Amino acid sequence: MTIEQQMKIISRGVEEIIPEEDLIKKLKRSEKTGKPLRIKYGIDPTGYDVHIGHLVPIRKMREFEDLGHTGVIIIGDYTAQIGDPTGRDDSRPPLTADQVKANAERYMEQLYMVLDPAKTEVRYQSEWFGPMGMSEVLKLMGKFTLAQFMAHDTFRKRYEAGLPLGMHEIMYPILQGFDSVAIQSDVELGATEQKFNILTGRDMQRIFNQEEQIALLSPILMGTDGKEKMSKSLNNYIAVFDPPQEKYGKVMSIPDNIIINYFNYATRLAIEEIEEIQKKLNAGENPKFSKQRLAREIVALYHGEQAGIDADEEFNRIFSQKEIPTDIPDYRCSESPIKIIKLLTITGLCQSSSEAKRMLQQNAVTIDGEKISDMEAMIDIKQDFILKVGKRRFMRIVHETNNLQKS
RNA sequence: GGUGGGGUUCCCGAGUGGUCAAAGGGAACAGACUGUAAAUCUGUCGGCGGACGCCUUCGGAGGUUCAAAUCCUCCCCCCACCA
Repeated sequence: MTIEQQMKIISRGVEEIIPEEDLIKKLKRSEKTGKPLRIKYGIDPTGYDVHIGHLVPIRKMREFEDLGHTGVIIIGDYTAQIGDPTGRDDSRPPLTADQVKANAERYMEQLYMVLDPAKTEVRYQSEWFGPMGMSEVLKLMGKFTLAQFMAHDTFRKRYEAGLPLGMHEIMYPILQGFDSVAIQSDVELGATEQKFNILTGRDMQRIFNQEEQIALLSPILMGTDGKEKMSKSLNNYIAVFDPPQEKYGKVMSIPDNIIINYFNYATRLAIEEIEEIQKKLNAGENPKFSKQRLAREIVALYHGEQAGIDADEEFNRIFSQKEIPTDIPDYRCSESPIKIIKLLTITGLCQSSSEAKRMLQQNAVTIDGEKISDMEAMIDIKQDFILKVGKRRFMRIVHETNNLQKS
C-alpha cells in the first residue's frame, strides 16, 4: 500500500495531525526498516465503563495495527490518582492496586472488541513512576513553568472561575508526557481536548533527546443529547457494554442534526457513502431512515451484522407498531388477587409506591394493552399477562401455580 | 496567620425563623402529538399511607425556640484578597 493510501486511512475522521509531514516521514522509515511505529493511547483506570466516544481513537489505533504497527495502551495508574483536569470536577479517591488491576482488565476486555490483542501492548505507569525518586520528579517539574500550564485553557478557566485546583493536577500533563518517553512513542492518539497533554509529550521527548511523537487528534464525539461531549457523568453516553437494543435506542434518541457527525466518527462507513446520506437529508428525506441506518451500523460494529438487523426489527416492532418486544422478563407471582400498586413495586417496574401511583395517574400502566388508572385495582392472576409501564418497561406476569403446571 | 465569601434536594442554583419537601433551570420519567426513545406541548419529579396526614432531607455534631435550610457554639471542607 502506498504512503498516500495509508495516509488516507489514517486521516479519515481525524481533526488534526501535528505535524503531518513528520508522520509521513515516520511511515516511510517504518516501511523501509520494517520496524513498526509505536502508537500510544492512555487510559485512566478509574472505572471500566467504556463508551463509544472513547473508542473513536481506539478504532484509529486498530487501523494502525492493521497497517502493521504496534498499539500501546498505557494504564494510567498514577494519573488516575489525579483525575484528568480536563474533566470537570473534584479530586478522586485513590484506588488500590487491586482496583486498578481489575478496572484495567475489564477495560481491556472492551477495547479488545476493537483492537488486535496480538498487536497491542499494555503497560502500567507504575512500571516507570513506581521506582522514580523525588529528585527526578523535581527535575521533571523544573522543565516547565507555571505560566506554561496556566496558559492551558482547562487550568486557567478553573482557576479564574474560582474552582479548586490542586498542585498535583498540574502534574497531570507532566506524567502523561513522560509516558511517551518511557514507551518511546511515535504517535499519540487522543481527542482534541488532549492536545495540550499530547504536545507536552513532544516537549518531554525533546528534553530526553528522543524523536518527538506525532499528535493525532480525533474530534470529540457528541453525547446523545447533542449538546455536550459524550461522557459518563453527563449520562449521555452509549456504553460498549450496552446490549444491542439499548445501543440502538440510544442512537435513535440523538437529535437529527448530529446524525452526520455520528456517521463520520462512530461508524466506518466510507466518506462517499456519508456524503450520499447528507444529500438525502438535505433533499428533505425523513431523517428517521438515516438515523435507523446509523443505529444499525453502530450496533453491527460491536455485535455483528445480524445483531444490527435484529435490533432494527425489534425497534420497529415496539415503537412504530407499538407491539410487545420478543423477549420479556417473567415475574412469578404467587399472590392473587393483588393490589396493582403492590404488583408494580414488587416487580421492580416502579421504584416506590409513590412512583407507581404517579404512573397510574398518568395513564402509563397497561395490562395486555388495557389502561389501568384505578389506584385501588385488584388484579387477578389467573392467566399470564403483560404488564407495561410507559413505553419501555415490560414484564410478563406469571402465576406461580401456572408456571408449575407448565414445567 | 488575618479578613471576607461559600458548602441546599441527581446536577446547577434561589431561599436568612413559620405560608419550605424547599423558587428557577437542566437531567430524568409520563401523556399528547409525531417520523424515532428527535423536536414541540402538557404534566410529574424524597419516602410512606387513598389527596388533607406522617416520616426523612438543606457540610457534620450539639444548642436556642412552640417552630430552624434560615439564629448560636464547636468542627470539617472550598474560594478570594492580604501576609
